[in-house]
Amino acid sequence: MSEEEILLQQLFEEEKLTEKQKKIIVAAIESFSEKGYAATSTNEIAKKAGVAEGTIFRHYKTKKELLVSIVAPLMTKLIGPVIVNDFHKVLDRPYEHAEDFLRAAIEKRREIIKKMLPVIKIMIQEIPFQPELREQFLEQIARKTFDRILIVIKSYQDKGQLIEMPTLSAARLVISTIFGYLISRYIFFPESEWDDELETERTIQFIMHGLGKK
Amino acid sequence: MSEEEILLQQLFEEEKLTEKQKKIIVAAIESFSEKGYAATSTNEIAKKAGVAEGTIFRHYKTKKELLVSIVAPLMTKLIGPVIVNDFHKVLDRPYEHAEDFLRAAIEKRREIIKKMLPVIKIMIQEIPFQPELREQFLEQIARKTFDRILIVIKSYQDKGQLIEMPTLSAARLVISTIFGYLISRYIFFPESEWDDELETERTIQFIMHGLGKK
DNA sequence: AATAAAAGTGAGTAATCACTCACTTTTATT
DNA sequence: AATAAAAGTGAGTGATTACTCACTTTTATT
Repeated sequence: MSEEEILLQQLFEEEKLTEKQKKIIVAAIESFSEKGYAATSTNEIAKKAGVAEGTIFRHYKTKKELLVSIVAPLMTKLIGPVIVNDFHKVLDRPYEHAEDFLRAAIEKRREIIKKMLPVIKIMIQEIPFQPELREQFLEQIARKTFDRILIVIKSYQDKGQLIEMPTLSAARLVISTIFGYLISRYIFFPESEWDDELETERTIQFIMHGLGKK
Repeated sequence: MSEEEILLQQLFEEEKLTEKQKKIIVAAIESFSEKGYAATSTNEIAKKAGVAEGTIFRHYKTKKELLVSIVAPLMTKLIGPVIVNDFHKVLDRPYEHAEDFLRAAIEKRREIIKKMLPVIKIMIQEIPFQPELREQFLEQIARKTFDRILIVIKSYQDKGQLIEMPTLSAARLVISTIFGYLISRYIFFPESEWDDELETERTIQFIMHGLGKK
């Protein structure tokens, strides 16, 4: 199975898509992520997909509906691990040390981003301009991620593993550090050589102990 | 002087602009940052500025030239403090403690972002799609900022104030943390209530000592 | 095999796009 | 005050835009 087919299957698991519809989605993802949503014409998508322009509008009422049909499932997919993995593993069978939680959390996100990079780029680009996507992101992703991290941090604070900084600020700092790493790694400097295991450990070390000399 | 006039003067210091040209720039900044560059029409800019559409093209050959004429001066402005302030103050009359350097660096960036927010939004949005802007950003901003931070970190490592993590990784982590804070503060959750002084101190504390209990 | 429903087509459409140009008005130069 | 240059105008341009629709082809249902 090709890379595109894997991405499609990941995103549209149970949805029934015709062959031409799949080609439209693949073409749209490629063009949207390279040129941006507004700068991509439906004509261009149709040509790249090898279908008639009318076929696009047979499946999607508008160009925006095509965009949303691609980005919305991504967000659903993104929030999955937050609810399932982090929650249960930490609270039911918790990682004993905060370090182990961080390591698992970073690895999981790295894996997702690696697979879904073009769609994630589209999401990041269009969230500021599409209220529909913006709302779904804030309510579904940002809020829930934040809430989970709050709970997890509180639990490690109670265990005495973390300092007593307000959980809200601590959460912000942890999230900034992790996503700062992943965004540097995959968006800003994907061309640089990265020793992922090493950088992950340094990121964890930084979160736990900072840069100051003991 | 109105907010817009201050921003204009900051960005276009010595450049001679006619009154109508100023109105075009103000209108363009507003529309580009709200709807995005590609989704903004020159007709719309002209109407908002209260000028004829032809007037835009009297001053700018193309719509893209208008975009670049707004974002390029911002980048020049952004790199200023990196060369002047940080370099001289740290190396000639250095801040004795890394904390003091961080505090000054964060405050300076916060001040700039506060003033230039809409233009910064346009820059962030368009860098991925405009090779001209992308190159200027990587060469002028990213690279020089990184180089300076490397030097500064090295100097504090030599003073024994920082642990011996490779400066490259340390620089990445410091930059992620600072800009993670500023992006959360001004881009993601500008509506939330922020105690800026407190959050700045917590950010510094986090960089220096992490979250782990001593 | 007959029928209906769904998928696919591509020429066509009105609206909008960035940009031009002949012309007028304002400003600077002598 | 005369002249030239610069700034401003707005109707007009061909190209492109998202989207439609009457029609054909493919697939599913009986």
